[in-house]
Amino acid sequence: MSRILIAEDEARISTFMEKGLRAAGHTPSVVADGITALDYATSGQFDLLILDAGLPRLDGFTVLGLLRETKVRLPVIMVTARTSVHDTVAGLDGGADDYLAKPFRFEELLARIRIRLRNPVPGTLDHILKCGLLELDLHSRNAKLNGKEIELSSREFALAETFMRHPGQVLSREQLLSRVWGYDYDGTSNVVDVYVLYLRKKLGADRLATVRGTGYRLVEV
Amino acid sequence: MSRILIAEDEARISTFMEKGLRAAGHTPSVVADGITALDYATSGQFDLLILDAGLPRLDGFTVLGLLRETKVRLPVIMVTARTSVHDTVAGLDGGADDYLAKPFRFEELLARIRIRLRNPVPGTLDHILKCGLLELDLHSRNAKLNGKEIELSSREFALAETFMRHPGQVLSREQLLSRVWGYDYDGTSNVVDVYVLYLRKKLGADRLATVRGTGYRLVEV
DNA sequence: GGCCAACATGAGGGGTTTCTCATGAACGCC
DNA sequence: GGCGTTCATGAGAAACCCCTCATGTTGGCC
Repeated sequence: MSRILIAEDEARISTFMEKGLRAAGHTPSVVADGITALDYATSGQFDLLILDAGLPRLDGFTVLGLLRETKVRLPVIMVTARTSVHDTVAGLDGGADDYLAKPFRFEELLARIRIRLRNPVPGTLDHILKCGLLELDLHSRNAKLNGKEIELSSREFALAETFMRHPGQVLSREQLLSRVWGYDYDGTSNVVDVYVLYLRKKLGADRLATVRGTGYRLVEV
Repeated sequence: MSRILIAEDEARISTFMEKGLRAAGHTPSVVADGITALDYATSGQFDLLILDAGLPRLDGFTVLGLLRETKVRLPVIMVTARTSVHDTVAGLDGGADDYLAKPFRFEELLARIRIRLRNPVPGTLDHILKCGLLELDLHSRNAKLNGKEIELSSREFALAETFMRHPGQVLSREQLLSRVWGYDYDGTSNVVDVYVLYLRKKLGADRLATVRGTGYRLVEV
């Protein structure tokens, strides 16, 4: 059914899980330390990760943090022997999709796996673009500069979005005209210049650098 | 932050939750039986439901089942005093997004709420809303009717989005004013009527049904 | 049918957005 | 420094958006 990575160092538990998951129709693999876990998890070979908090070499929370940093959106179920509230909260806020305290009933693990697989990959951050202090929310269509909301018209937003999708890269007027305005060719208009001006007024002049003779470039400030 | 419905019959617990959630910046409401819970949950007024399993009049599992039958995709966190595996599994497979056994730490509830609100509507391509032949892309901000693109102004889009998030459900003028316009109270304006008219012109008149004396409703056509 | 309340809709004002044009400022090359 | 090219920017026209108001239409109740 699904390829599941088990990161667990206690052989007694990992063997138990492996057998159980296989019996439930999944395809489990076991790793016993954090570094290997991270390596396997980023391989793209798995649909879900069951992650023990107390792994050797690299603990579960760190693995989770690194995983989320690399934007790998694999569903993760944290498992821990510690029952402290702190750990639970840390695990969940660290990007885990679910949490289970040892000892747990196998049926419950299976049920939680079913949910995580049922709700595909939560698209958490894929609709937010960031560059330096600037932040664009593609859903709500508003921009934030240093945490403060900025009003952008829809054209301004589209232009900003194009820049944000290629931070640091020089974009020519033709490229921008084509992407933001859909013009296939129009050598005469200076709309781009004007809208760059508008954005500079709203986002700060130094955020968009002019590259003379070539175009404009978003600077990370 | 978020409007949260607490369905819990033990006053001691519901009061505790209510205060805690309010302190955490949410806007909680409490109901004490299953029938009221179902009623409130389908009103479209809430972002998340905390559902006790042992409610009077209609137990939590039944409420959950009925809720999912009506395609209301509200995130649900089941809470139960019973610790039997059977209940957990039933809750999760019944469509709950998460599960918490009493007694629980409040911090953990908060963390689980954060996740459920963070991963918006599970199970969908979370940026595309569909209802019948109508389709809304929240990223590109355009609408499609029977595959053909339709131009919507931003206000029209916001209104359409609100309807699409509660298909089939009657939304009052007050609800729409509050969600789309952010007006907290204004009995005089008829903007809603006007914008419903605009949408009808663009999306087809029969797509938005009038419910006399109550409001409007999106019809699946 | 007659009446009232609720809803539908056309007209239009005020504001914003979008774009063009004209002119001023800056840059780089000689 | 001088000069042409490139970029910046203010002014303003046209289109559009958003909302209000006034009036027409419909539905339900007696």
